Amino acid sequence: MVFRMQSPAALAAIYRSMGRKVTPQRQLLFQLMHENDCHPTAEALFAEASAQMPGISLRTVYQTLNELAEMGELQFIDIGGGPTRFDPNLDDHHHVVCIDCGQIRDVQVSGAAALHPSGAEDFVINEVGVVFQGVCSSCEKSRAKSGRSVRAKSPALQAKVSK
Amino acid sequence: MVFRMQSPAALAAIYRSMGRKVTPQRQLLFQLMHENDCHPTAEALFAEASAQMPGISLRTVYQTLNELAEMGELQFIDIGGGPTRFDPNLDDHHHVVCIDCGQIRDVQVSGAAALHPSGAEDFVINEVGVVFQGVCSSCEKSRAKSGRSVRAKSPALQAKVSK
DNA sequence: TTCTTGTTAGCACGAATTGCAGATTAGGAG
DNA sequence: CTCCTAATCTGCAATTCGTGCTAACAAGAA
Repeated sequence: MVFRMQSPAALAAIYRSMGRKVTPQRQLLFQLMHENDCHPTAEALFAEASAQMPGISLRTVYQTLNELAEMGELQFIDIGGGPTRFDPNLDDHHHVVCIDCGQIRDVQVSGAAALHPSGAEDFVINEVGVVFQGVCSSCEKSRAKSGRSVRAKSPALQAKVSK
Repeated sequence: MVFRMQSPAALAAIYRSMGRKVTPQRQLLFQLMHENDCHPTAEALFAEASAQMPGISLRTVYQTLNELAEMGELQFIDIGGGPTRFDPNLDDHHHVVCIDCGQIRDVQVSGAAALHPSGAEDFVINEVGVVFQGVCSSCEKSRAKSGRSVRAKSPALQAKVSK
């Protein structure tokens, strides 16, 4: 029972109720995002949108994504310095990233909510995010073939992968 | 105790042993990083370095940081899209971020290593990072004064969860 | 239909970081 | 100590990701 993004129609209603207009551009983006189950970048969504509505502006895509995030209808995920990705999964969840191909996968993490930081007693904690880094099965295969081993902590690699 | 970054002398030795040269620029940066116990950006470190060595290039700072990260002598932390910060704390630790002032604090999280993702059984997990978001005490005060409250999770999620 | 606003497109701009190339220098060989 | 060569430094251009601005445009109420 995953909470996915609202339907395009629901989003349209929400927009109207907030005094925002429901333009063709927004409708298309609502549609594309609703169908989407990975974690696209603004550019990727723009490419999809352009295919169906040539002339739509990248600016409009960014703007709509920001609005939706502000309204809590989608989440942003920032991992490793690459472009921001958006997440239509509104469920309380976490992420696994492949340090080879950059793929991001949603995961459930039992016990995450119970985690407690020691050393920040003066903070009012509001939210916790867990990110696992690893290698996906298909990248694991190519690694085995080329004899590479999984390198432990390597931020540099991580940075490169995300580009 | 906390495993801090290697001493400047140790880093110099490591550099030499890898066929890298120990230049005055690098020595200064080793020194500054070793002394540092917060999470500076490249720019911040550049500013410090410039004070002691006018004319040092920002490019050199970036280059040295990347080298050290590649060698595992420091970590990068990427939180929320701002400039990359580097972390001279090599211990196994996690972070708390103040969503108001952006302050980052190192914290220990007992049980973090035991976390397991469900939904990524085909990944070989290599590392786990936990990031808490919250409000630090001094920001909390200003919030109280201005009547703002800590924003809970996104409105949409809130609505759904409460059903 | 008309009017009022919110929106869009498009480009300039900005921050962060990297690519490039010529000038410079660390560090080993002689 | 001097010389030599590869590694390094600096400065600037280029790139990537995203936002500010504004004139033209269109959604939705009256």
